[in-house]
Amino acid sequence: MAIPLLLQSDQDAIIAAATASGKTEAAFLPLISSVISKESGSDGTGFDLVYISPLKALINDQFRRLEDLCERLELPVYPWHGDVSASVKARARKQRRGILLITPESLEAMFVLRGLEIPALFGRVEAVVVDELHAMLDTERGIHLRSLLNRLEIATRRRIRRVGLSATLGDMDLARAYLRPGSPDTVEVLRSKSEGQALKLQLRGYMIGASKREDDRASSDQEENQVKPEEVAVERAIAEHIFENLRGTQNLVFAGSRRNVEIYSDLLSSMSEELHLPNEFYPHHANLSRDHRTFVERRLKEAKEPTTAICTSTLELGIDIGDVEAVAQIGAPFSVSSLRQRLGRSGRRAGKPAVLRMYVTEKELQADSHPSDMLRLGLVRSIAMVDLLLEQWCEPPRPDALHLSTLVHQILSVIAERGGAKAAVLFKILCELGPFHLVDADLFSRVLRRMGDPAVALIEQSPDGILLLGRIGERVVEHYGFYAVFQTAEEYRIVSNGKTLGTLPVLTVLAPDMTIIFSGRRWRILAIHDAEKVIEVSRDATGRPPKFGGDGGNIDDTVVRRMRTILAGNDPRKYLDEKAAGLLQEARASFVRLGLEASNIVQIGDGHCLLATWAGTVKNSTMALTLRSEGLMVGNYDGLLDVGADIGRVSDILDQMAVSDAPSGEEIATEIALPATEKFHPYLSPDLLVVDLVASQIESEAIPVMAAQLLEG
DNA sequence: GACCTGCTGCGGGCTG
Repeated sequence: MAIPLLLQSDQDAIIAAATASGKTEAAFLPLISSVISKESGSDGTGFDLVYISPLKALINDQFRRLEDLCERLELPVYPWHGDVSASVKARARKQRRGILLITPESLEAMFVLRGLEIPALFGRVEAVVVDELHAMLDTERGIHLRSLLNRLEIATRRRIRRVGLSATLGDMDLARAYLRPGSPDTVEVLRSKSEGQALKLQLRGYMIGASKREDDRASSDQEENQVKPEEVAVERAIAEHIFENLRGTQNLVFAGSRRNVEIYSDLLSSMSEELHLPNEFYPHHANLSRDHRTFVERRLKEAKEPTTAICTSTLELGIDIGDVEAVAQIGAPFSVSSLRQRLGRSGRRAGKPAVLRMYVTEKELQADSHPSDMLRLGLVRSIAMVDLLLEQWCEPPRPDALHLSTLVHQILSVIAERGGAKAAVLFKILCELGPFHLVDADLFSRVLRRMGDPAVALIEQSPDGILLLGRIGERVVEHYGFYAVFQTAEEYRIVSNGKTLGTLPVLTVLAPDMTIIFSGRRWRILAIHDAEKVIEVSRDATGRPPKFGGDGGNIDDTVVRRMRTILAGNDPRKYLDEKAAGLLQEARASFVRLGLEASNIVQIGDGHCLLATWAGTVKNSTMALTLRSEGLMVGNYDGLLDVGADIGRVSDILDQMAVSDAPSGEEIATEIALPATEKFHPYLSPDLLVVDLVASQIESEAIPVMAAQLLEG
């Protein structure tokens, strides 16, 4: 399908096909043919093809494959990212032909450092290929890349064909609009139909026994990190099942958090040790050292010895680790698209099924259990995600954010590229033609004025009206940390005998003589060097997993709506084990007993009622904020709100909401402190920060409809 | 209530 399209037209395209099904070849074989059959000396200079990847590891993989492909064609292939040596980059710049494989950040660096060279480097590019398109849709990084693609066309004064590659795209229309914002209809979608692969699936339920202690409510950080025997018992049971069923082959276990990765890899390697068996369970997450991660990746790929990686989403995207026997998921996942991406790692060889093992834990019920526990939300969410996975659905991006942090970044970048720019030119490049089209002229000038405020000093205006980098702006742009638009936390290095094991964020309260689990082993802290940001450790027999921090994910509306359908129905799910099936029955019984079948507002005890919004995280928390602004206490669960008031009072408030205009997002947001989360947020004024956060995290226009729906039930 | 991703230029020391 790709050959006629790419050879005979200059149309944009999306190639959607499963992992390892040959997307790269489908795109590159026709594109390379088209390049080498082009008459030499065609207009312009520069690279012939550009490939953009969100991962360095993916560039290294593709470099090896394309180099083989292009060897006899005298078409050079150049990898270009932070780990590529300056000499290779210098050669690529001098030759400026062939195929360039680059990250968005390195492309950004080219604009900032060699703005004037851009037309000569990219003047005759035949096509830009964007890999892992789904990972770039509505994130700050995705907006960054869109801005760079747009600026590439402006700098070279020509349209450049765009080709997107992806395994998991939900809404194709949104993906097309991302790839070519002005005219999404012209983007051709090539979708592989070979999705009829067999799937073996089991979801196992586990019960955490009721705590024996009267009061086990955690109050301080220290206590929160306390090990609860009932939880440990369940973790051990899950680990035992994994040990018995996955040992002996290549597998991936997605544990849900870095802390869980540490817990389970410690449990699994201890079990190997107790039984005098060689260990084959290794942790893999972003805070572990490059050395260790490469070691695990190589063991998986070479498949000489059986290996199971206990991992986070580090092993989710397209890095080549070969085929795995089974994928395990501990706990409910956050999105169907990531579940699908994970599953794509298994069953890639012909005739072999994909295998997915899910492990979900729920708490044993007591007289005073909360409805959110009675409804078994984790289990029901897992089932909803599996349902939607089997229906080939996945989350669409949320396209209504303003991305002011990235806008600040791109304003600085365009000024650096051109050595100065007028406000009207910046507005045209970034907002009219670029991805910040939701920012109007008024908001744009507020952002510029803030950046030019002498206290902020990111930009300043010359007497002839040209905007230049200000005192602080120059410092920010000159630092090599400028090129990425996403935020990263400050971290300490964990060192044993001079060897770095990995890093830890500074959230954890640590002191000498404390013991920790890290990199799947146990350590005692010898010393903490604050100036060097180093924690020295040595091996020990005991230890606890550290806290890594993190922020919650947004669950999509469709997933939560499906959760209600599952609770209200009575059809069994064949893939549940006995325990999980029992938990589902319990959840459905609770749904009826609580009265949620007939009503969306139910009294659940003195001064408390439950609102069943059955809406995703953004709408649900918008409703929670709105109710808090009325002075109510509100607890937040999947599709549910626990409101600290009687049903009469809540109904009155909802009645009012249903007939009033939607509150403004700003009204709701001022009730609470919204944190600065993005990299350039600290440079925004408080009111601009609220405008940005409201656009991405609040959906106030949904409030009247939600209130009406709550009252309907 | 979670996870992940990226980075230039320069100087010192060493090898051939």
